[in-house]
Amino acid sequence: MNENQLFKPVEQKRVFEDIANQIREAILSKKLKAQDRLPSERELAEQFKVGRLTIREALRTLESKGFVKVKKGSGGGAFVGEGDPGMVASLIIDNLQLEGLTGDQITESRITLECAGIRMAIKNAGMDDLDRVAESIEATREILKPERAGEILAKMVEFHILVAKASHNLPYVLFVRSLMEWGLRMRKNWIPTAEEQAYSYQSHLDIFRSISSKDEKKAMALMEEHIICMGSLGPNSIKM
Amino acid sequence: MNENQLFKPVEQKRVFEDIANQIREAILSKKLKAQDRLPSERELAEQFKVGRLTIREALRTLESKGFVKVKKGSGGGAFVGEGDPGMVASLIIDNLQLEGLTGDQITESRITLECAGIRMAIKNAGMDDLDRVAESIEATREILKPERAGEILAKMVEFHILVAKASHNLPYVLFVRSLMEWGLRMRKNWIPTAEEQAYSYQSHLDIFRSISSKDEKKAMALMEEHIICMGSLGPNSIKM
DNA sequence: AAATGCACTTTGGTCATACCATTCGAAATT
DNA sequence: AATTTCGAATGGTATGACCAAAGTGCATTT
Repeated sequence: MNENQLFKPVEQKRVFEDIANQIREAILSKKLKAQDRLPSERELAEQFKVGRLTIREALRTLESKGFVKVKKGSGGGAFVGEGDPGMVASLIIDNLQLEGLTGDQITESRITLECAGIRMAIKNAGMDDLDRVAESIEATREILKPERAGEILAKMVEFHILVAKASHNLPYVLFVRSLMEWGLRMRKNWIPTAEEQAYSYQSHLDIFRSISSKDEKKAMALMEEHIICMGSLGPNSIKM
Repeated sequence: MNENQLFKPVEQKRVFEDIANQIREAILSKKLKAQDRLPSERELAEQFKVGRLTIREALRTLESKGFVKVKKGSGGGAFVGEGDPGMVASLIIDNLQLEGLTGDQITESRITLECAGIRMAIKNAGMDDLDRVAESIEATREILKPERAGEILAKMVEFHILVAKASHNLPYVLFVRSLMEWGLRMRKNWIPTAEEQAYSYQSHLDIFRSISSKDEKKAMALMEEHIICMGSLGPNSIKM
């Protein structure tokens, strides 16, 4: 690392970056709250003394990172966002893929995180959190029919996310969500067999019961086995 | 969730989004490799049959997400990126902050992840990985002087990231990196006392030795204590 | 021959203007 | 009062122009 360099390269800032940063800081420091509406592009252009295009480029970068949402028409404009976990999860996977992510790494980190996360879930979950998991599992049973097989994958993912949410730990939820995002991409159009569906359902149910009864060891063991097993199913088993 | 809807709202796509997605897909599917140069904005405008401005907006979103890097001047243009973990880590924290992240949640997820990660580190680390950690710790000792206190924070963070890298698990490294990013932000301009520095140094050394000798339990226990202790130090201890 | 300096070309950065499409709300109509 | 209509606000796109930076190569100087 070169933090000891005497000279650092001059940062050639672009105007729209500066504007984007000003707005970003205002949002992060809560000077602008969620749902607040920014002035229109034309007004911002006047205020910042730049062209409208420059404002647009700043808003584009902010929008793409979830800081604002842009709406058209009268009463439209840029509105301060509240974060977009889905977008971040997607971006996480995109970037990891650029770095050379493999399916094995996903499975390994899922085991590491989700097993460890069970401890947080058991510690922090309220009745409502567990209820939501139970409901989701119940809803999954309704779907265990050949003609609704297309919906099963989303439900499988939902279980893991709901368990993560039971931890009430935002970073952890986001991480799990991004790991699940990978599975969703790899298995697009994948229709699990009846056996695979039955296994997944039963496995989720067992894990849930262990968590409910606060049997940490058992829940972790079940989760590990479940992730390993699912990791070898479907298109996922083919390494990237 | 409403995946059962009969009709979905017509997706009002913006042209630049479509273009950005086409390029994004090309990059993710490796049709465009890292370092490849895209045609100039003017050429792209011709190819896509749109105005140059539209191309620019597409490139802006791609650039802000790390898919491309843009250089000026002759021989410049948009070049395919290789991912930007630093940017992603920063974005992760930004978004979590928008969702209402607290310092306690960071400490909790750090304990959960970094302790569990020790297992991966012990399992996957090669000699070179351990050497890098040892070097970093050694370099930290050189800095344990009042006049170089400003550099100490970066070194403290480096230790945790190097241990994470020893796991050879890309998602995990990124997650740890983002959690450390939070600490860096909260403690900007924080100068630890001599005692705090000494504690941190000794603590890192102990953890490293436990990992080297593959003493999983001890390493995890030390890491947990270390994270808790550090969590109560500096500006970090003030909740957000 | 090597180093310097200068002009030229390419390419992104910014501005200004114009026009379109959408959206919302107020006015007009029934 | 409900509905329809229309207009103003606002983002989306296109054109054209000019500036600034960065590389290239040639000419000049040493």
